Amino acid sequence: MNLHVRVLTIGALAKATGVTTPTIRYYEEIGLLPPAPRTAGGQRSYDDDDLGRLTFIKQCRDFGFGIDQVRVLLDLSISTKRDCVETRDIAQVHLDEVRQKLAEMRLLERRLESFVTRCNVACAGGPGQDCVIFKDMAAPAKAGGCCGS
Amino acid sequence: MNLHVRVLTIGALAKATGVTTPTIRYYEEIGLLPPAPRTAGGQRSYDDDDLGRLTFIKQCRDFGFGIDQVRVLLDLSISTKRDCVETRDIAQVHLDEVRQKLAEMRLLERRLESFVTRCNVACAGGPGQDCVIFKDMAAPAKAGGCCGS
DNA sequence: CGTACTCCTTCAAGTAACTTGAAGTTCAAG
DNA sequence: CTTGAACTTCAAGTTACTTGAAGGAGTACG
Repeated sequence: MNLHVRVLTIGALAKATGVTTPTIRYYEEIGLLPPAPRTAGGQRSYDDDDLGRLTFIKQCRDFGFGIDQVRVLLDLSISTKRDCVETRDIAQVHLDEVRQKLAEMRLLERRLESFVTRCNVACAGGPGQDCVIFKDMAAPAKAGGCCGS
Repeated sequence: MNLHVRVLTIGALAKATGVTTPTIRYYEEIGLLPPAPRTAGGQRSYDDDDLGRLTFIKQCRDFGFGIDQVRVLLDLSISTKRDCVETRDIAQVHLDEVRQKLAEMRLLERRLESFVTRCNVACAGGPGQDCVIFKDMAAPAKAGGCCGS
């Protein structure tokens, strides 16, 4: 449909993708993006290909993939014999990691919750003269109370 | 009960607390731990106070508090007018952040899950000639398919 | 006393993934 | 032609450590 190529400044590309301009330059520096051609004045100029590539990168980052994983995914996306199974495997590994992290965070949430609750029960309303949280925390046992007896 | 003061090397302190020796030196460098007294030969030596302090730090870190928060908590723990309410507030803010993060991760998990599932449904068993994941990912819409039509 | 071995020392640099700041240039508008 | 936003580069800061190199201290054994 659209035969003419849109040209974007780095700022426009940033707005279009949600990636900040310093981050775009950073991506160029580490080779995630090819060196951008420059205008007469030396400013970077981008086209729709760059828009697509950076959007892809952004999506991957939002999925929580690390830069190196994004590199692999980008290669896969460019390869002529692109392998969806390999992509799936990368995502599966990442999903496993996310679930692991999620479990840890759930545990952490419960621990913090009980911490705060105990603080409220024992000390709400003013400074706790008898707060033993610090002694509790300095003991090697499982972390626990805040202001208990 | 025990009147004599145990003296610990940095390695023994590390083992007792679960904090690595380079990390202990790092904590000293950034002022979380006071400069340790040295033996004649120049090696650091620690006592039970250090053990308590470092254990406290470790517990806080395991709770996910940042170094600067640990600094505040340490100050509170030393202050004569220690304020349990302030401690509670710090923990409450942190808990809110953890819950926020947790919500994001749950969403991420669901998205990744559907990603992997779609890959399996459409492409399991070999390279996907028609895999459109990459075009999907390069489109600015909500991230989505892997190998669907 | 020597030697072997582990543990200790410092200092510098590396990690992830950017962000921030300084000082200066280019572009579009009025 | 001047203003001001957006662009340029380069260096350093961020978080919380980890890793590596080169060498000294402490302890056990013979």
